[in-house]
Formats: sequence, structure tokens, C-alpha cells
Amino acid sequence: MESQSTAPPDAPAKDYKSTLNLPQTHFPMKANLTQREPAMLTQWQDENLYQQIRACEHPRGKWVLHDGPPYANGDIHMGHLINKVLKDIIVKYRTMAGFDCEYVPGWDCHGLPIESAVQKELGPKLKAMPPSEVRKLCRDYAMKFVGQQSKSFQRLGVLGDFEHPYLTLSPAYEKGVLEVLADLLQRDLVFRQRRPVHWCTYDQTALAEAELEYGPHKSTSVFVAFTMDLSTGTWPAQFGPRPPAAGYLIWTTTPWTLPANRAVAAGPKNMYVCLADARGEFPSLIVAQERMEATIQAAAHGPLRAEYRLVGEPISGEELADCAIQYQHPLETARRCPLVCADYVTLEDGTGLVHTAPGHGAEDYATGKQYGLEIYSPVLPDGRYDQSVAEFLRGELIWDAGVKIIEHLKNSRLLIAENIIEHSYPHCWRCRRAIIFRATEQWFVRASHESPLVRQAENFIDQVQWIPAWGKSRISGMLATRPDWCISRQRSWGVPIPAFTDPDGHILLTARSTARVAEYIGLHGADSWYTDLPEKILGTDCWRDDALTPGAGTKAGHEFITASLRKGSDILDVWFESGASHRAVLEGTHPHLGYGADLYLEGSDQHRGWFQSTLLEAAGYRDTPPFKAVLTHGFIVDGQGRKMSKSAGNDIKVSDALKEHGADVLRLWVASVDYQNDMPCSKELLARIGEAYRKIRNTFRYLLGNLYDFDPERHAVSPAPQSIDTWMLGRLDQMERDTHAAYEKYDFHRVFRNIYEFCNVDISALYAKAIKDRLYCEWPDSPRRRASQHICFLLLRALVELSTPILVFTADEVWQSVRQLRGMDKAPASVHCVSFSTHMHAENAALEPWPQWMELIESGNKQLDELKRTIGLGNPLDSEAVIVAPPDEASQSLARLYGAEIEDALGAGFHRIETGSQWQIRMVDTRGLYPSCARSWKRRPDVGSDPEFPELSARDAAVVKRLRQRVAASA
RNA sequence: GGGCUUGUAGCUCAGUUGGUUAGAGCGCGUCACUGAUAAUGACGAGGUCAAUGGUUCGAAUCCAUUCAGGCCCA
Repeated sequence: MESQSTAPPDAPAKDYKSTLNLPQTHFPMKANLTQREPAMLTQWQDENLYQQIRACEHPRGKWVLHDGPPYANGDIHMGHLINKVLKDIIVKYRTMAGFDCEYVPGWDCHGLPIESAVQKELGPKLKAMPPSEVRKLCRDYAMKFVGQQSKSFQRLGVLGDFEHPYLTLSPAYEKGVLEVLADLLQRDLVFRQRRPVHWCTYDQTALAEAELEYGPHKSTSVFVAFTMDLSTGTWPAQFGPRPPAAGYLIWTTTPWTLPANRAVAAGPKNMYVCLADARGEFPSLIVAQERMEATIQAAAHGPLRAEYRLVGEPISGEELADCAIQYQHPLETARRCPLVCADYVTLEDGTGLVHTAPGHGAEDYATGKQYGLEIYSPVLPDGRYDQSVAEFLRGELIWDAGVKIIEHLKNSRLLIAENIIEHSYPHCWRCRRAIIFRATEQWFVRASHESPLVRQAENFIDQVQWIPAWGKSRISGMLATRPDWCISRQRSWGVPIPAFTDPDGHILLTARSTARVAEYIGLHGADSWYTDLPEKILGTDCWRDDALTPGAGTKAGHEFITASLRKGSDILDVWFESGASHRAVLEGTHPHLGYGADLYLEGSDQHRGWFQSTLLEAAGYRDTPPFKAVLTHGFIVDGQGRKMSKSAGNDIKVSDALKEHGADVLRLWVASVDYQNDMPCSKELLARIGEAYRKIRNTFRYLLGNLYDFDPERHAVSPAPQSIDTWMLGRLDQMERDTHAAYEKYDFHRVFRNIYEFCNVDISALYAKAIKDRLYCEWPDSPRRRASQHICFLLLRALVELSTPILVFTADEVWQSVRQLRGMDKAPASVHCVSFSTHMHAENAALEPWPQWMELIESGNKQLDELKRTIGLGNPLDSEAVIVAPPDEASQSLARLYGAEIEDALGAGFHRIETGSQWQIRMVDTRGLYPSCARSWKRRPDVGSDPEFPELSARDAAVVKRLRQRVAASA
């Protein structure tokens, strides 16, 4: 007798489960990526998958993404991950789209961080070691991290020529770097000039910003009056009548730099006033209005005990400079120096007038350059004054000179006040001693705004596609304000600047000599610069060439006796090295890739870094840009949008995330966020992506499971026009086109959304639900079932293809199951060797009139929910869909045509058609109306129509009969 | 402080040239199914569109300012 539930536990009825076509697959639901991925990776490497892909046909030709070299230092972090994964997604997509995309990974191997790390390990032993020894240790250090990072990148599923990466320490690369330098020299774009650098007088070496440690330091600060030469310029009327004597009052914490003073800087917008001594005994003083009180106080307690007070009106720094009154140098009475304007002058302390020594400070240097001041630095490497200073200071250690200078100023009655202050000051990271700024000779590339090189670079910028578009304004802005490029570093670990100096101080660094050294280093490596003799490197006893003379002039046809030459000890800025990769790699070590890469892809910080150095170098000697497009990504931030850092404790380690989620989940995360902005990442977010991954994986599993007996060659059937199959095909077509468009535009989060929502909504909630009955219950070969299987096959194929660039492991895992399907044994062994299916499905696809049915289905679902809550209707199969159609014949026949599809889409047991004024649907509880079929669990009036199977519906009875016949026939 | 840039539901994202009641998926809550089962389905609740001021008949959208982030500089 009828029971209330569909499958009573104690039902005596026959078990028809074995007669159903239930899904069968070995594809596991649980991904277990942490184990499976490394195993797949090993297999890829054993089979040399990358070379297999290279060997495939690539009908659309070469397309080059040129890798920016990460620094060979430390473990990889999330920044590396997004960069490499984005690159890999693009390379894989374009490969599957028919392009020949060779991916040559590179590493930046030279530079300070490695050298510092090695020096730290060495400690005091360092001093006794020649550069070539240090360089060997640096090389070992770099190579260790190249190996480590290479492994990590590959673990992320990145495919490329990891067997033959490009390394900036390889002789072939170094050769390319020097060739670029030679080309720039050829075009007169390299020059030599003094510039202040951080200098440790104890270790007698230049230091980089990263080698400084800021800590408290006691300095003697002095207020010094720089006597104005009132015979120059015009005394400003606002200050009242011209006094007999006056001075610019400066304040400094480094009195030892006073000998190198070349100007006084005023803030152009600051207001300046004139102070007069109450007793008329001392010169008037010019100071910033805001510093007036502090100055009067200081002067009152200073050695002169002067009592200053305000006279006249204030004027701006700009106006003051316009008065053009020079001053007498405090230590060289014959020298006259100007008052200039500088934006960095602050009013927080001092006098608002800044003592400017262009040879002893970065800002002072900039001001010096701007006003054409002498970059004067009379300090020797050991911290003693040279012979060019006042006699009483010659040979004096600068750290001890302060006292003498102050004494001298006191005697000249120029010292208005002095006191000891403690402030934060840079110290050498190695010896912990205070450092100084000291101007030394440096090599520069002419890259400031007026330079022809920058004009060419700006021209290039217009020809490049910047993604996102604002990258263009960003790099343009940087280029417009940049100074000349200082390319020399006083270091050992890098590519030497191949300059030679003869005993008379003539310097040899020309296009010709550099090209010669490039060739030599290309053969013997840069180490040979440190070990081999000049005559061997240059290959001649006498080299006739242009020379830089000691007086900074040039001399043509100078004869350099090579045996007497001294090799320069400077190396090139590492940015110069990586900026030459277009020459060293694309035209050098991998010439088939060619100049003019299709794409550079790095973090947006590289607008100042690699993009710019590449652009500048190329602009120095090429007519076309080094890249056709530049794509940038943002930086990782945490769940709150704050930057990630170890100290903040919100950082996520790649190794941890990999251990927890596997590479494909991390790759899916990269694809899921809009990388053009900051990319939020947190444990929570990754867990969320893990769920998305499982949904996609289960969709694959469902599709595979229902294809266990399907042979696309033999069973492919076009779906009936009214079938939901046809709608599914229409959605697939739409989704494929949209996803390809998104890939083309590098819009990976749109790719992700398309795929994910397609799995969730179109397949899982609608299609898979609707075709369950026909797949499970119909005769295996029935056209209705085969048509749906055909669609499942197309869905599977499209989904696996479209997700391959992102889910590189899972897609290949799915692919192995696809190959096991009937008739698929000829498919490529790896999905990575598959090209995208070119056929879209539009010709068979039609979405109409499904939007209308979707509304009915939505309404039906709501009613089912209502029935569930009110009368406890659990299973939709225990309901029927009453489709109410308008009375016209067209509507009625439409309803008859689609009725069964709507029934299935709702998971209902039966449907009827009624006539009404407008389209409607009504869900009816049929538990008291029809019996339930023991096989399909559908409640329908035709259950029991076959007397032989009273518990089955007509369709199920027929199928079971046929099965019985087949079993009998085969027996 | 300067250049570039971001801010729409708990999360990730859509929101065309300004135009009804701002959308999706996930997550969350409730329920159902137990023949996709450590799966699956249904329904539901979530938003002052960062804030303020302006332009407009009308602003998430245009303008200004502010706040909070990010990268690069100083």
C-alpha cells in the first residue's frame, strides 16, 4: 500500500538501484593536493612536459613574456607567488590559444644584499680577503637561492625552462650588460662627476642606504653669522635702512662641513626678518620669522651676549634671494657665495637659513647641481681634510675639527651660539661608527629631463600599452622629474665598470674599450676583471683612445700603456644590469626571442625599477621600445587592507599556505582577486577559495561520473530543441566566449567568476539537477540520455580547457580521467598539450524561451519551499507542476513541448497543463494522488500501468524489461 | 609633504554615456534530500554605494574637500 515516504526503510519492494545508470568515476572528491601535486610535478619533470609543449605545433607564432628577474636572496613570499602565477596563467593561456610561448625564468644575482649577507658571515676575516674571493662566496650564496626559489616556483605549477634560466652573474649576461654600456658611451650618454655618498671613514668605504643604522649621536650645533658683502646686491627696503654690517645666520650640527660651504639656502615661501643688535655693536642678522624668538634667545646666551630685536618688515625667501646679496665664506675670506632657494628648508629648528655644502649632503648636492655650485668635498677617504682647506685644518680628522673650527669662528666673532644636541644619526652597520657624506667621483648616465635619452624614453612610453592605463602617467611623471642616473657603486659583487686609469690620471672608458672588455668578460666571466692584467684584458701593449683627463676634460687619441694601467674598482648599479636583460637575454643568450618583448609583467613598484631602467637603457641606443605592453599588479594586503609585514604579524608564508591548501588553491586565489589593485589575502580568504575549489572539483567529478559509458565518437547526439540541453549549450557558448575575452584582457578575476558561477548556478543548481532523471533512469542508449551526456562531455571539455591555465594540477588530473573515457585514448597525454577547442556551440544553442521558464521555475521552487514548511512535503518528486498557459494554441503547444523539461528542472514527479489568463505555475502535493515509482521515485498516474511491474511507472517498466531481455540475451 | 592609485552587502566582484526599489556568487541562517553524499538542492536575512559639501529635475556614477588604505619618492 502507498506509504508517505518515497523509500521506506522496511519496504519489501524490489531494489531497483542496480538497474539505474548511476555515476561512476575514479576521480576522487577529495583533492589531497598537498600530496598529489608534488607527485604530478615529478611526473611532469620526468616526462619533460615543458619540452613536450615546446615541441607541439604553435600555429599563431611566437609570443614573448619576458621574465623580470627576482632577487636571488631568501625564500619566496606572496609577492613572488602572485607575480609568477600571473605570468604562468598568461603563458599557459596563450600557449593553449596557439602561440609559441617560451618562458625563460631569470634571477638577479648581484648586488648589495647578497654581498652584505656574505660579509656578515665573514666578519673580520673580510678585510684580509681579495674581492675575487668575496665574489666566489657571493656566487655560492646567490646560486643557493636560485636553486631554492626555482624549486618553489615550480612547486607552484609554473612551467618554463628552469633547466636553463638566465642569471645576471653568467658571463654571457655580463657581456650583454657591458655591451649596453658601450652603446651608451658611444652616444656620449655616460659621464663622470662628483657626488656625495654615505661614507664610513673607518672602513673607508661607501655605504648604501640599506647598510645604515640610525641611532643617537651627540653633535655640537652652532649658529654662525655669514657676513654679507653689502657691496653686492640690493639691501631690501623692507628691512629698514641698510646697517653697517649684516649676516645670514645659519645653524648646523656638522661644523666640520663648513669649509665645504658653497651657499646658503632659504625656503622660497618662508618669511625672513632682520634682527638688529640693541647696542649696535654686532652685525644685524637675517633669520626666518618663525625662528626669530629662538634665535634671539640663543644669541643672548651665546658668546657675544648680543641682544637682538626685530627691525623692519618681513620678506619672503624668494624676495631675499632676488636681492642677490652675497656673503663672505666664514673660513675663506676671499670667497663670495650666494643665497639660493630650496624647497626642503624647514622651520622646525635652526634659523630657516641652511648652510649648504654640495659635497656633503644629498639635498645640498641637488641644490648645488641646480645652481651650478662646486661639488666640493675636501675630505680624504680616511676622514682627514686634504690640502685645499684653510691651513689650520689640513690633515685634521674631521671628527676632531669641530673644536678648532668653532674656536676660529669665535675669534672671528661669527659664532652667535653653540650647544650640544643629541639626535638620530646614521652609523655604519659594520663598525657602528657615525658616517659622513662625502663627494666622490661617480659615473652617471645622462637621464635628467633635458637628456635626449629621456626624450626617446618618453617617445617609447607613447608606443607601449600600459595595463592598467594609469601606469603611463606614473612612469611619465617619474621620468619627468628624475635626475641623472648614478650607475657606479663602490662594491665588489657586480659587473665592474671597466674603467682604467694611467699613472697620470687619464681615464679610459670608451665604447671601444668597453666593447673589448665585454668580449673578454663574456669569455672569462667578470671575475677575470679582478684577477687578470689590464694588458691581457685589453689584449694589447698600447691602447690609443679618447681619455678623460684629470681636469675632467677629454683628450682624443691618448696613448694608454696597458701594462701601467690601474683597473677601476667600481661596479655597476644592479638596476643597470637587470635593465639590460633585453640585450643580454632577448638578443644575447636567447636570440630567437628577439628584441621587443610582447609583455613585461611586474609589481607596480617596478615603474621606478626595472621598467624604467629597461626603458632608459633601450632609449639610449634603440629606435623601438623594449616592450609592447607592460602589465602591473598591486601588492598583498591583509584582510583589513593593510600591508603585510612580519612585524605586524599579518603575513602569510607561501610555504605554510602551500602546506595547508596546495598550489591550485593559491593559484585560484590569485585568479580570483583584481590584481590591478592591492590584493587582499588572509587565512579566511584562502579558506573561502578552498571551498570554491571544491565546488569546481565536484563539478568535474559529477560530469566525469555521468560519462562512464559515453563514447563521444559513437554516442554524440544533438539535443532536442526544447530540451534543457539546448539551453545549456547556449549558456556554455556564452560563457566560453566571455571567458576567452576575459583571458585576452588579462581579466582573470572575471575568468574565475565565470567558471565558478557557471559551476554553481548553470550546472549544479539547474542543469545537473534537471538531467538527473534521464541520466539515471532512462535506457542507457536512449537519445534523451545520450544527448545530455553529450552536453556533459562538452561541458567537461570546455571547463577543463578553460581552467587549465589556473588550475594546472587539477585540470591535468581531470584530463587523465577524461582520457580514460571511451574513445578518448588518442587525446594528448597532458592537458597542457591541448589547444582550445575552436568550435563554439552557437549553431545548436538557444537560450529562448528559457528566461520565461526560469521565472516559472523560480516561482515553483518558492511554492515547494512553502509546501515544505506548511505540510511537510520533503521531496519534490512527491509533487507535480501544474503549468498554466494562456488559451491560445501557440502557448498551449509551447507548454506541451516544454512541460517535461520544466518538470525535471524543478525535480518534480509529474506535470499537467492547464489553461489560464497568463503563464503561471502551481506546485501540488501528489502524495495522496499518485503512487510513487519504486525505481525513479517519481509520483505519476502511470505507475502500475504495466501489470508485470505494478510498482513502476510506464517508462521505468519498459526500461527494466529491456534490461531483462539484454541479460537474457547475453546469458 | 609630492606623484600615481583604491574605497559598492561578512568576503570576492558586477554596476554601460548620471535615470524606477543598487546586483551576482560565495559565506551566513533556516529547511529539505540521502541514487553527485565529508556531496547536493531550496528559501531567507544582509548595503547611509568611506564621509561631507556642491552641480543637476535626478548622483554609487560628475566636481571639491576630508578620512582610511597601497606603491614610489622626499
